[in-house]
Amino acid sequence: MKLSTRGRYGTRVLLDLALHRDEEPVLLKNIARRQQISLPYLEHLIAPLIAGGVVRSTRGPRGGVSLAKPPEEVRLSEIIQLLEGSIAPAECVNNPGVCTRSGFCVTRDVWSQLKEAMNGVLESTTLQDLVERQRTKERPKEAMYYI
Amino acid sequence: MKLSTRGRYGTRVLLDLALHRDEEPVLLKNIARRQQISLPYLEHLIAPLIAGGVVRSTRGPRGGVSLAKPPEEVRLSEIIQLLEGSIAPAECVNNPGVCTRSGFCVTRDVWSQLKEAMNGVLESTTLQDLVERQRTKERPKEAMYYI
DNA sequence: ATATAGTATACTAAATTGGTCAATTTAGTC
DNA sequence: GACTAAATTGACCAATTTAGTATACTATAT
Repeated sequence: MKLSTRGRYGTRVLLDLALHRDEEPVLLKNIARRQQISLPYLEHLIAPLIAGGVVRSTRGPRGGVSLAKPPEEVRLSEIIQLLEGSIAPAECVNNPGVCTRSGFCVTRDVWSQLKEAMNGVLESTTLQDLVERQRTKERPKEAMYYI
Repeated sequence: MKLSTRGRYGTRVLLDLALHRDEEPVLLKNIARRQQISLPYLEHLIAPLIAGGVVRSTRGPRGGVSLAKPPEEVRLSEIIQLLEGSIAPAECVNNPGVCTRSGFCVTRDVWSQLKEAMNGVLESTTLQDLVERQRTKERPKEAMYYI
């Protein structure tokens, strides 16, 4: 039940973008450096995000990539769907036809519940939520004084 | 985010065992036939379940495998743990040391939430729950008359 | 004894993952 | 209009994991 690097790196890439909206368009090179992802691999990760309408790109000198919509409107479910495909733990959850047992299989119901449980988390979290959590973490000392 | 066949088949194998407690010990051959899993592969799946104390085996003529405890005491979380290892979507969730970012990474927090969401489902479901759901599904017509 | 049934180990083919590299296209600048 | 910066695309590749198969071995009831 692991996410691949695509989903994990991709989410970090979009968070990086959301944190650097002031310097848009952002160079892939800079994202690669900050997120410790190789530039050629990052180029692969960004493609489906552009195709999916989450990221906009500008070519040529002074080009780079930008968020295509405000961070409050980008849900993690959308990112994971674009980079990993469906989150369903088994193929039969989305596509009952792949298994003759689907009609009466109770384990399939469990895999379906797992999908819904994960979906609840990913639907309810946006890039803006991550940005706010990140900013809170970056000021650990001040935050302490308020307690 | 897919489960492998190990977790999926293994859960079905244990449900099959729970449904056939009256004929224990159950022949691996019969489980393989009913669950449409090849016998040699089933032998691979059963080993960690025996080692983990969920299944007991009896060798020799009239041997077979049995549930080592009552179905109400076998949680799906235990089965998945034995067959797939940790359900955490990223290694860093269980083992922060694998990534230098763990201390301040908010995406790691999300993967952690995902793990907890899945764990909630798997901890709260036992083999006995599956047995009951299965028996309900097998009597679809009678069930309808009660509505 | 011997047949039955699980156990252990070794091997393999195919798919997935996690990349690299080179060529191409686009667009701003001099 | 030439030059250059930057993203885009597609081909390729090595390592790992998955999903098995095959074979030899061990334990036990009769």
